[in-house]
Amino acid sequence: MNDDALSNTFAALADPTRRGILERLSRGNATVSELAEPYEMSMAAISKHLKVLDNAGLISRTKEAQWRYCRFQGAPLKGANDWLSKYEKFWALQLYQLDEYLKTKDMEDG
Amino acid sequence: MNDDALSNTFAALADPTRRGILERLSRGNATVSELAEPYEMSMAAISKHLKVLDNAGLISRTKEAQWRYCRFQGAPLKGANDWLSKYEKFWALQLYQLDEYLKTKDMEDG
DNA sequence: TTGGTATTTAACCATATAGTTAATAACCAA
DNA sequence: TTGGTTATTAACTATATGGTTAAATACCAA
Repeated sequence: MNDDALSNTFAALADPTRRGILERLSRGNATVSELAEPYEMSMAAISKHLKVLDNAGLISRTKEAQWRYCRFQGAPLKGANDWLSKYEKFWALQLYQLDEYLKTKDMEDG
Repeated sequence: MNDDALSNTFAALADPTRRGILERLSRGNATVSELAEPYEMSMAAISKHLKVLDNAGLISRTKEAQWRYCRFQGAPLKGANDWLSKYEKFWALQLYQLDEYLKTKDMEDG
């Protein structure tokens, strides 16, 4: 497994269920049952997804009687965002891209 | 496999070798051998990584005699960046986070 | 046509991921 | 203490991932 933090973050985000869980948590803390409700999968499967998110540092969990409240922890997203930012020019501006494309093509061709 | 575009993008980024390859390509097009040079793994392994990047739309490849030139294609990163942007407030400002934390804590506690 | 260089594909292996059901744990309430 | 609710863990299955070596493909050059 790649256990560097950035790989961990991206891997955790590479699943629509986990992104959905984070989206839900961005609107407020929730128990595991509440998080599981929109999905047609077992609690056990959701529990595993939460473990992945927890290991990536994207959520924290607190115990309260028989409930586990999950909270969004956004810090690791900063690393992901910083990485993407380095390549902003490659996606941010269509015109810039076209310009760069023509320049590199020029260099290659002649 | 999750074959929605965003999952594909994040999964492709969840590997340090592939991020390294993109970093290299951000500085200019390169052949497979050139991309493989910094790594202590077989060409075959690099070839597989390139296939993953290609499937995610993050690179394109053109044939020129016996060489395959790879080019950075940043478009899919826009989707990843847009997704992260929605949660910017969760990582962008430490003070904002603390503020939000105290507010939600307030609501829970009383 | 023979051989060298560049790259991909095939076959294989070990491990990880994403799900299942069943068992277990932790807690509340009657 | 018995039972219900909440959640995790165990054991299992199927498939994906990331690597290997060896074979195949594609092209150039002598």
